[in-house]
Amino acid sequence: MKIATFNINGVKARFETLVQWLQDSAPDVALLQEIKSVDEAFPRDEIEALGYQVETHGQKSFNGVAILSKLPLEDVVRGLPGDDDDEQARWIEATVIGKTALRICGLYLPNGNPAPGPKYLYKLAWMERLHARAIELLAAEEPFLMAGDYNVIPQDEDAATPEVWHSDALAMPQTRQAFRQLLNLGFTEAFRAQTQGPEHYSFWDYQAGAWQRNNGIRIDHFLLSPECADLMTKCEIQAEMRGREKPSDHVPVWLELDN
DNA sequence: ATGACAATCAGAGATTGA
Repeated sequence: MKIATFNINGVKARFETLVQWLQDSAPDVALLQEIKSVDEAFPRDEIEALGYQVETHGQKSFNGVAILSKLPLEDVVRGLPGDDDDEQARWIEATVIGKTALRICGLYLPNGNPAPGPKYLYKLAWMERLHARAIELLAAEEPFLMAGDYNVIPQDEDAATPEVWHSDALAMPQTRQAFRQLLNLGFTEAFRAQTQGPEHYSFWDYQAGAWQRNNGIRIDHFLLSPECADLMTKCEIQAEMRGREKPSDHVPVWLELDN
């Protein structure tokens, strides 16, 4: 099974790119972030016509996540549990019904800048809720994964210019600590389980020729439960997408499971 | 020190992103 996570930076602006990518790369499951669309405005019919079940959790203008799947999806949960007052659409869960059931969570973790400040506090609080939800899901001791735009640069090697990010919400010590605390529950960070070393990025800013200079950061991740990690055969970043026409500033990250 | 770039909503320019 081929699963991809992709922050598309607006489904309206990225529609042609998205359709082309689905046709070319044919993920079995695609987790999308920043659809920037309400559910009613998502191009559901067009995506369904490509053979996908479509489950969205959208909002107006910002954020918004979706799961597209060629296999049936069940038990969809919209919104990260733990705060009924949180109106930002950043979390969606579903169970993919294949040979064996796989619980999949798509997430768009808050950016948190400027830090310190209320937006950073929201990021840290969101990560605490993510930690709590992860404990609940791990308790099932079944294959499950959480993937998406974490807005976390885990280590200095995950940025082309690490010193620039040390006081940024994506890489501050508290951010990295919260991410480690998540990993320490028993997750495998799929990409680093397969590939070491610098110059592996999933985001390049639109500004200042960041792509041409390969001035990127790696912030889109797959976290796998132990039972899911056992099934992993491959994890790769589809960097070439950043060089296409009308690219998102993020590129897809792929996970292949032997399931 | 600032802006560079893109998307959204709205219908100009502010806001958000990372």
